[in-house]
Amino acid sequence: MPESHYPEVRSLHLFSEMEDDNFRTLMRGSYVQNFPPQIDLIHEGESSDFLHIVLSGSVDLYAQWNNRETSIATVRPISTFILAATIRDAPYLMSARTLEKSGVALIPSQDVRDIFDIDAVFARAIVRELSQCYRGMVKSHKDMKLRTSLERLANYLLRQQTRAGGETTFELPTEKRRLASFLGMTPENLSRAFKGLRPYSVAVDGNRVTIADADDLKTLAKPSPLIDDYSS
Amino acid sequence: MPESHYPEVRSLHLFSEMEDDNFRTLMRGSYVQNFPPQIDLIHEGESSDFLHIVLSGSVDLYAQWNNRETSIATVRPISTFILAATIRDAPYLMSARTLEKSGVALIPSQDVRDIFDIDAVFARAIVRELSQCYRGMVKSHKDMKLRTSLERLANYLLRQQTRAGGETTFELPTEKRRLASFLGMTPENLSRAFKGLRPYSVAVDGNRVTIADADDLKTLAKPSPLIDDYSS
DNA sequence: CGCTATGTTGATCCATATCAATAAGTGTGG
DNA sequence: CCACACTTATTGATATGGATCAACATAGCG
Repeated sequence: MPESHYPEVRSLHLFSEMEDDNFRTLMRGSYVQNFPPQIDLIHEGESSDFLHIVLSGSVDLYAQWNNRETSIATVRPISTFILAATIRDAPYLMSARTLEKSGVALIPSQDVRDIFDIDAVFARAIVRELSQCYRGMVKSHKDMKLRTSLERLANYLLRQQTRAGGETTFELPTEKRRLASFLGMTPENLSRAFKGLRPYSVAVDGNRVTIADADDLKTLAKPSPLIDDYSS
Repeated sequence: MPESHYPEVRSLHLFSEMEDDNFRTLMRGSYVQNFPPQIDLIHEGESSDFLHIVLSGSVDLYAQWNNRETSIATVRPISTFILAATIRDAPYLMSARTLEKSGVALIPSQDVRDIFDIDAVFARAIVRELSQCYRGMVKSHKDMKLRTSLERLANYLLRQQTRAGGETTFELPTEKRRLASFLGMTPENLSRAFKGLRPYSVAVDGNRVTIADADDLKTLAKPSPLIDDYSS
């Protein structure tokens, strides 16, 4: 990997505190690649040869079974994905594809496991990262099992609004087709769900969403820190 | 904790390789308690003061939102739960209650974090455990989003059969009410789902399930190692 | 021996999926 | 730059999986 990328990777929680020697060892064996949109980076079932880091663009994590497909998460810069598979040296459970033109760093899984074994600081950082991923997954699972699709959409919009700095109007970061899959519904149903939120002050125009009265929407959404908080 | 319990805790992957001094430090500050059935051990939202280990009996992990409740996992001896919350010093995302008379070891979370910081072997064991939990959660999520309730039940039964050593007839380990919640359906719907599996050689009598022809059931269930394998 | 919780079955309702048609973008090549 | 093809979004009509409500049976349990 060219040294020009070192600082941005180094800035990740995962790498920020580790020994410089070990960091450089990791970087030396790795490389950066640029991909066009809609490229499959990995596919579920394959063995995990590289830890991936999204440097620019965005990546969709999805899974398939019996000819059905569902989007599970979107990875945005700067973050890693498939850390768990790398650590366990186990097959990927999810596939990954670029959503747009994206830059991805690839670190050989074996190097990660090696450095993990000799750098306690790095190991601890991995634990923090993994526990975060785990908790995120638990939250998604609760969201899915405890809420109707309308409630999931309402809470999703409130989270996006927060991510956009609390602005009344903001842009959806994904195409609706994929959002529907992420929320566990069909595109048709998502269209209708948006209409179902109109009485709660939600207006949609293309990718532009306006929440005129967030408190009103919250009476329906009932957001909970134990499901909807990204941090913690 | 009485020393008589040390060996069984020590036998957990999580503790088996760590420094003996550190293990004894952890054990010294912890204690074992016996609980009757249906006792709430922890509740979501509380701060994580103890890492819990189920020594006997079984514990249900569940979550609530807006007056709804769903069962997320069952913890059986000998395993830990709420490890991620302990590590991050964050609020529990799930509640836990005993399903039957159960023995539970409680290790102060602060001790776990302290030993985690000084014992690299322990830290590595935690990573392995956490990544396992994470992958388990991903599998549950895929199960939920990609399958109908009938398919989830079919695959659940096949997994239970495997757990029971492949016997044609085996016992359901939980009451049907809770199984329904775990599988994301109502008890009424579970009853009907069992009947829906009769054409696939499944017979139910109370808690006793018979799968006369597993291959037949598999034509419906289409089990996948990327969803249904407990290990890996 | 009742009492209460659990499980089953039936009738009905509702949320969501599916199918179909159309409209609106988006990109490609002439 | 426009015409065409192709994908995405929306809307309507309908089907269906699953929830809800109600009645009843059954099984633990005090």
